Amino acid sequence: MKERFTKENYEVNLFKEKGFTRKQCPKCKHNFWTLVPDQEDCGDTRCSGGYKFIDKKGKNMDFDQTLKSLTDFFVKNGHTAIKDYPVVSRWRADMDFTIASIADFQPWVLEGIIDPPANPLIVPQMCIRTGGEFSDIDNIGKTARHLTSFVMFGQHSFNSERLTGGYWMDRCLDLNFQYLTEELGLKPEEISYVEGIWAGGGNFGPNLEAMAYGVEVVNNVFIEYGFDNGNVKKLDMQVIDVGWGLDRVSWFSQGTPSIYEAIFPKAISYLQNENDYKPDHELLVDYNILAGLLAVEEVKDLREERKLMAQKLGMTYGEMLKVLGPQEAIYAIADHARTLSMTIADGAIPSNVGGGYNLRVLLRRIESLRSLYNLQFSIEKLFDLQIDQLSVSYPRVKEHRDDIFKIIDIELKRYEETKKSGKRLVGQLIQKKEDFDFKTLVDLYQNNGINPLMVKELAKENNLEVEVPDDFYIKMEKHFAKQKAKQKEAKEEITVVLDKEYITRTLFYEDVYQTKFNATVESVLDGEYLILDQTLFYPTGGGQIHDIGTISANGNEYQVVDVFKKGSTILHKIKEKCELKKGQSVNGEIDGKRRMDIMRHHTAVHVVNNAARVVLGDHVWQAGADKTEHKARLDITHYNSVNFEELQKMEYLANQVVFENRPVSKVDLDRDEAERSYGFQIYQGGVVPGKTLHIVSINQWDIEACGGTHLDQTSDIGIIKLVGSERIQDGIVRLEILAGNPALKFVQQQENILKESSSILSIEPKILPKTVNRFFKEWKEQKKEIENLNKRIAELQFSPAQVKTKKINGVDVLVQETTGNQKELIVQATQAVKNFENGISILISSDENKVILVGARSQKSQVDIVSIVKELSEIVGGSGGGKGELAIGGGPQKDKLSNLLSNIVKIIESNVK
RNA sequence: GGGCCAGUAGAUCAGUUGGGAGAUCGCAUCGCUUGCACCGAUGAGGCCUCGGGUUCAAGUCCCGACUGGUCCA
Repeated sequence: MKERFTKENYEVNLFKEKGFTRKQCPKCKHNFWTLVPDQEDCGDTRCSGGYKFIDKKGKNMDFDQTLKSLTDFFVKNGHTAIKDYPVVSRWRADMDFTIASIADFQPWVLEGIIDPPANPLIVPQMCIRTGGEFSDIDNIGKTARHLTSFVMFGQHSFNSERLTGGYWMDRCLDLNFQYLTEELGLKPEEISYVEGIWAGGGNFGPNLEAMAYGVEVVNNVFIEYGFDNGNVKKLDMQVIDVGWGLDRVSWFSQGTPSIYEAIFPKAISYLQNENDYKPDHELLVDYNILAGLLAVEEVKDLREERKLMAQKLGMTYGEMLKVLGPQEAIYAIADHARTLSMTIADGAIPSNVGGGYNLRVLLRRIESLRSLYNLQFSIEKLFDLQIDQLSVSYPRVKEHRDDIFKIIDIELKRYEETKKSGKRLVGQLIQKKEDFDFKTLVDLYQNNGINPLMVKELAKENNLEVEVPDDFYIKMEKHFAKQKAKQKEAKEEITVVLDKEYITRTLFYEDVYQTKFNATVESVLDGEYLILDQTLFYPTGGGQIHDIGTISANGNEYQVVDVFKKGSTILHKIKEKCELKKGQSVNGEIDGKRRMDIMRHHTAVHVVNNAARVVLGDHVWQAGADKTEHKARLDITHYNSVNFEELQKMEYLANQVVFENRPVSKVDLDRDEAERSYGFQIYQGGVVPGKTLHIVSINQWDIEACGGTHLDQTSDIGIIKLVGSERIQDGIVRLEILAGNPALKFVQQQENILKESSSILSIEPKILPKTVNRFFKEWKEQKKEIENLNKRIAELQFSPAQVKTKKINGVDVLVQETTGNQKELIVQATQAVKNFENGISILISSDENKVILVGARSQKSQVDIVSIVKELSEIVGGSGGGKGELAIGGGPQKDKLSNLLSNIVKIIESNVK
């Protein structure tokens, strides 16, 4: 691929006009452009020997000033500034967090399905990267430059046949150069541009990285090509993707030792002051310059490289960790607090799955770093500082301050609990003198969340040395890799190939209560997929199930069994093949009653969604939903399970909204306008593609962008029943909702259960709980009493006077048919045998299904009672067993009982010697 | 999204190859001691999470559900 791009691909006007020369870097072999003809290396960090901007003040812009500077510059140069998207990327199923500014426009804008909100545009996109190829969480704080949350200030220009107004490489580089020199104050000769090839998501294109003072300031990416059946082809939409690392630019302009002091200085100095930690400035500068050279992307284990660093600093590795370890921890702690604030503000919740898990890890790292270096600070103060800092440019963060604190608090408590139970577990293992071998350590970590370091520490408190392998995590990963390798089943999808795109008019938005319509056949595919010019049939989408019904023509009636959408074409699947032809006019009728039930459920979901927000808090977001004619399901984000009381509160509120008969308005709004007026809150069910949005709003209650069909007023819902909640994972609760007829049916069924239960007891349903409680109590008491009585009866029945025995070979033998279950027989048999010095007792009983046998022997007796009982049991088709003094058995063949009784003496005789 | 672990007395947990439900703390009563995690004795307190299945017999084995914990992508 390298040969694909030649000099001509990179030689923009800027280079020609200003007289840049093209050279090749002897170190990395990349070509680069410079105004200094005798410059040798390309200027990249590794090639030029490290950061040169540290401790050197430039424009000295803090985070917010940098944002303003970039915004002003690009707006002045014809860009439209748009609002950034939430960091929780609800509109994309393939990722949890927004990881780049371009992600805002994937997939729909880049695929040409919808237009970008403006062109060209800029967007200060807060991004979250908590792992993967970009940065290992463990390295945050060690490299001077990595963050788990950062602003990618996107500068984007879109170019396609339809989209004009954008620009391409020439203007992009002009602007780039202009910003770097005029706004950032760099001298032209200080800048070099390195040629590269960017590739991602199956696309690629040339890129030019701007280098200055030994650092990549910004990368200009031109997404130009893609693949088509393995062949390279020019994309229909070519996009400029320049992601200005806002945090990095700010750092660059300030020259602070690391990026962390540049963008959240208050949090850093708070943590330092609180711990009286004052690192030597010179040392910190030297250290971070070296840290900048760490190639985290290439080496997984940094230890070796960091040992070299220590050497260069003139200290041992141990010394370096001691002196600078706390600083690294402070950097990381501040970074993590910032990311947690941002993500929780946008609706994320720490969890055991998905992106939420990364948040859990971040918070737990804050705590473990705290204890590792024995740092003193208050979580509240730390988060307050970060929230304030972020809120200057991202004011929504402080609006969620209470949510953030609440969620952090709960999560910390949970961690405390885990640690506590971990302590107990390790304590138990120590008591049991278990070996802390590799497997035990893995189990403790994977099942109980106790990492090996915690085990080591706890063991130490008990004067026990635990060996933790250096490569524990790597070893564990390998171990883990062996176990998995399960394949997912491929989902079967309906594959209908459209000959062209049809635009089906959607009548179901125009009057949702209409059930009949006329239409003209546009096309019939495979004889069973019908495309009409217009339809009332709602296609499956937005969590709402499709309509069913009939389509008739020429006296023939066809059943519509499935309706789905492909692009803007709606396809009706007919039950059997039909004879319909293009141009023919047809009459359609949907199942109106069913549609009504579906709409009741759908509108009810919107009502409940806000009821949940009111009852549980503003952190509640929709995390999925499903609506059919029978029931609806709403998944919401929440940090706890929902208890019955909360559920009833929601149900009450939701039904008030029904009773108040609030109007439900449905309008098509321009996407930008909708976002501007209502915010991203409208994307409860995920972002809906399209330039215009169908906005469904329940008067003063709930506003969502939603493609489904909705009632005109809330009273049409009839009644809403919340019939259950379930915590489907940490941070997500599923609510089961019934509306209209199904709700009524449910209530009636509940009543039936009450009636039936109380009629068994011949009481009023009202006193059912009281009565059941009484019965339960009595049942327990009586169970106890029966047990006691049984004991007493056994004592009496088998008192010395009552017992009739036989002597067989000098052993007292008692054989008796009696009554009772196995448990009772055990009591009786043991009681009976108390009469003997050397004797056995065998009791036989039976219930409706089987024969029960229990045998016991006195303590001093040597008789093998187990084999006697076993042998006897076999006669009735069963088996038996026991231990020592007690044997239990039986069998299902009751008709063999007499057989057993007639053989019993013989069998005992043969076993008693 | 994929795993893993756990659910037994108010709390923390034992419970062997399937065969009489236990310990410690807490609680109650009594004794000793006039007070603080003292000591002794006695006792109460269990749908062994729930529903199926296997078995003569299930806390224990199998399947499913529910609840909680935890790890990884």
